[in-house]
Amino acid sequence: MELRLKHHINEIITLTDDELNEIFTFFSKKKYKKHQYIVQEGDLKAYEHFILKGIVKSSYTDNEGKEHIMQLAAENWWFSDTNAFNNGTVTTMNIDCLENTETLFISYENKEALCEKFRKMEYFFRKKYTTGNIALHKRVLSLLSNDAAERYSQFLNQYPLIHQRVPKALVAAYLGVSRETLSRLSPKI
Amino acid sequence: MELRLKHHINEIITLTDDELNEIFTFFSKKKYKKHQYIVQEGDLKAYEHFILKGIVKSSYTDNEGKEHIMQLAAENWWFSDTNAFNNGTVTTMNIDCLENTETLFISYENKEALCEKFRKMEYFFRKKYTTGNIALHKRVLSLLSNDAAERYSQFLNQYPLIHQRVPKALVAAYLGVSRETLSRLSPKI
DNA sequence: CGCGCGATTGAGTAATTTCAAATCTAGTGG
DNA sequence: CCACTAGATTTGAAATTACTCAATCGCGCG
Repeated sequence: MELRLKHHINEIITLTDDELNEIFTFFSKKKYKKHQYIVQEGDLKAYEHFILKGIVKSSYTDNEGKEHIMQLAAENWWFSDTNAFNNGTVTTMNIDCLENTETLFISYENKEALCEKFRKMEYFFRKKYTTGNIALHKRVLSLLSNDAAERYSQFLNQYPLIHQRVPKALVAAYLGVSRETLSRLSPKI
Repeated sequence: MELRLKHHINEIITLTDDELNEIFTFFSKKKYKKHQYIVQEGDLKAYEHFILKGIVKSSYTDNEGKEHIMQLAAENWWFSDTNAFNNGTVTTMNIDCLENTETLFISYENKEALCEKFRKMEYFFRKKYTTGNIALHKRVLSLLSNDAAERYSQFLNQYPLIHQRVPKALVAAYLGVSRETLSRLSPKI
């Protein structure tokens, strides 16, 4: 049994080990090497992933070739190309590993079947999306309200561990700032 | 029975009229005048609202007194101070009416009770938060990837009706641009 | 008619970007 | 163990974008 996911789920709902064992059958597990793509733009099928180990970046490359980072996610985080996953469309994001990574992943069909069968899991995912919403709200407000220095400072407070494990150029892209600007900011913080 | 909410719910799940009638008992209805606050920073209790009629702006005022707009919402949209509503904390947003407005609103406790009693409603709200997430993802990416002109152009495509009903200064704040910049942009689009 | 709000325009300023070059660092093969 | 290289970070200077502040314009409503 995957203890990491078990504990993660147990933070929100309580399940018996039997239930958990059955729930795990809806997921698959896979290992990825550093630099390997988990999702690549144009993939026909998207999955939702839970990170057991490692760290990934989820990014979008605009038509000028500039990379913008939606998420930098490590252990216990969920990630997916949300739009493709939920609408069954082709992926538009790239998600690749910044370290060797291992995830549990689930298809849309399996997730729906899981929610159907285990009511508590429907509750669990509703709550997960709720907290995700709140986090995205904060990010939008931060992009609207704060200048580069403030955003960087908030990032350091909020995700100190991510900051340690990730090249600063990626943090810059996450914050919507050029790497040079971020570099000039560092001494002041 | 509130047809507008009925139709809104029916887009995602199917319910009998009896079920719908009971569901409506979890909500309350209220009318607000133009310029009236629905949520004001510091409110001790937050509710989730469904707009029957009218248009509201949900905004955050930073410590320099600048107003940043999280949402401009009209009929059939949900709004709340998401963080306060879901975490039971004091509100930090201001939400007020740009026109005379009427909403159905629900407390956190009632929403949870509603989801508990009607499994389909739990599904409904999970889906609602899913689409909300996707929309927020797009907004973050737009703030990261696009300059002021592109964001404005996207806004016009996406929310033409909102644009008609709302002062441009508010659209500017929604896009994270000064009103003057937006004004200088207009002729080019 | 005049008030007041919203929108526009102009000019100077601040923040951030871009491009280019220099510096630093960690990992690799000899 | 050291030299070497690729990647990451920093620094500099010019260019750009958007902002602020201030003044003006336009229009609907009492």
